[in-house]
Amino acid sequence: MTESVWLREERSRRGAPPLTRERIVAEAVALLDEEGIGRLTMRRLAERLNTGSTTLYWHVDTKDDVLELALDAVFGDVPIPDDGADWRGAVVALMSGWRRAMLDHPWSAAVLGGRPLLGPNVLARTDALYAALAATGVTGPRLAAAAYAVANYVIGSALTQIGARDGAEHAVEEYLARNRDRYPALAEHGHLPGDGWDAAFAQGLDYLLAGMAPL
Amino acid sequence: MTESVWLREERSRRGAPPLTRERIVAEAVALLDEEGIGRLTMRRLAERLNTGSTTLYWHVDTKDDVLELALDAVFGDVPIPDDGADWRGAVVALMSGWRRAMLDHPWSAAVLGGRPLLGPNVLARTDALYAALAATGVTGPRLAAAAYAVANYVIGSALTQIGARDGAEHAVEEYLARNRDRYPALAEHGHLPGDGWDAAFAQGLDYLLAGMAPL
DNA sequence: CGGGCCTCCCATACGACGTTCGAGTCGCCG
DNA sequence: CGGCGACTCGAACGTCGTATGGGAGGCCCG
Repeated sequence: MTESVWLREERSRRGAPPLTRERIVAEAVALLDEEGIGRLTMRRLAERLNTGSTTLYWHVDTKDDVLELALDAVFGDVPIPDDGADWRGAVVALMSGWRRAMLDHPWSAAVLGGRPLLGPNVLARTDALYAALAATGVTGPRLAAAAYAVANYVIGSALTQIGARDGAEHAVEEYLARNRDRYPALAEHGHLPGDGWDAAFAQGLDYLLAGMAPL
Repeated sequence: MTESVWLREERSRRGAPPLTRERIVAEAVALLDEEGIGRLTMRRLAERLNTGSTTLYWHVDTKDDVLELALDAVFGDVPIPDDGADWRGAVVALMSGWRRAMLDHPWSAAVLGGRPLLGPNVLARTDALYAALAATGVTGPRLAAAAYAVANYVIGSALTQIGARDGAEHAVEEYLARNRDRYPALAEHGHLPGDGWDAAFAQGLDYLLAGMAPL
C-alpha cells in the first residue's frame, strides 16, 4: 500500500509553472461541486485545465490523491473560532462549520469513507477542537475520547443528511406508511427532520455536550 | 456447425443451483470481505458464481444495486435486543452491534457515503432503536432527534475507526511529533485510541446518553 | 402432441476510464 | 553552447460497467 499524500512531499517546483497542484485541486473541487463525484475524471479535469490528462500525473500520483487533496481543501473553509472562555461555544461553532463545509460539498460524504483524515486543514481544525475541549481542564486520553465523540457525531450527522438529499424523502414516508406493521415505531415517530436538519443537529450536539459537561 | 447432441454435455441444472439474488449478494459480501471494495467487479463476482458477468444483470440492474444490497445484508447480522425495561441497555446493545457489523465489513464505510439507508435490515434496526428510545416516554420529533443523534454518532465512530485501519497510525504519530508546533494540542493529547477503540466508543455513547437522560 | 412464451443465461461489443511509457519542448546553469 | 531538469503530451494497454441480441429449456394453452 502506498503512503498517504500527506506524508509525501510535493514535487519541488521551479518558478511558477502554469499548472500547479493548487490549480488542479481547486478545479477538482469546482468540478465535484458542479457535477458530483461520478463525473470527476482525469480527462475531464484536465480538459477544464486546458491540458492533457496525462500531464496531471506529473503533479499527482493518482486520482485518489486528487480526491484526498480536494477533501482537505474543503475543510480549509471551516472558520476556527478564537480562543475564549466559552469552550462550549467554541466547540459548537467549530463543529457547525465542519458540518456546513460537508453539506456545501456533498461529494465529501463519499470521499470520506474508509480513509484517514490527515490533511493539514483537517489536522488544524482537529487541533482547534482539542484546544477548545482542553479549556475544560481535561487532558490526555479522556480529552481524546471527548474529541472523538464530538467529531464522530458531526461526521455521522453530515453523512446522514447528505444521504437523505434526494427527492427520496417523500417516497420513504409513503413506503413506511405502507409497511406500518413491519416498522411500527418508525412509522409513528420516524419523520425525517425535513427542514429541521439544523435544529436536529444542534439538539444532538447539545445532548452530547451536556453529557460531557461534568468532565 | 454445432456439435452433435451426444458430444455436448447436458447443461446440468443440478450441478450448480440456479442463480438467485441472494446468492449474488452473499458472494458479493464474501468477495468484499476478502479483497476489499476496489476488487469487486461484475466479472470477478460472476466468475466466483460460475456464471457469465452479464448474467448478473438479469437479477440486478446495476453494480450499485449489488453494493446497496450487500450493505443492507451486513446489517442483517446485528442482533435486535429484546424489549425490556432497560431502555439504555437496549440502545447500547443495538448500537454496539451496529458498530461491530461495520467494523467486521470495513468496505461498508465506503459504501455508506452519500446514500440513504433504506434497506429492510437497516429499517428494522432503526425501528428497534426508535422502540427502545420510546420506552423513555419521549415521542414525535424529539424522539426522532434523539434517534438521529445516537445513530449518527455510531456511524461516525465506525467510519473514523475504519479509516484509521492501516499501518498509518505510526506514521501519523511521527508526523505529528515532527510538526508539534503547528498542532500543539493534537501533539500533546492526540493519541489515537490504539487498542482502546471499544472503550472510546462506549465512553462517547455514555456521554450522549447521559445528556439525553433528562428527556 | 405441438408451438409459442416466459425465464434465465451468455458471447460479443462499445465506450469510457485510470494509468504507463516514451518522446518530446523549453529554459536555466555550467 | 550543451546538457540537464522541469514539465507536457499523444498513443496505447488493460479493465471496467453495461447494452444488445440471441438462444436454451421448461411450461401452459390449444
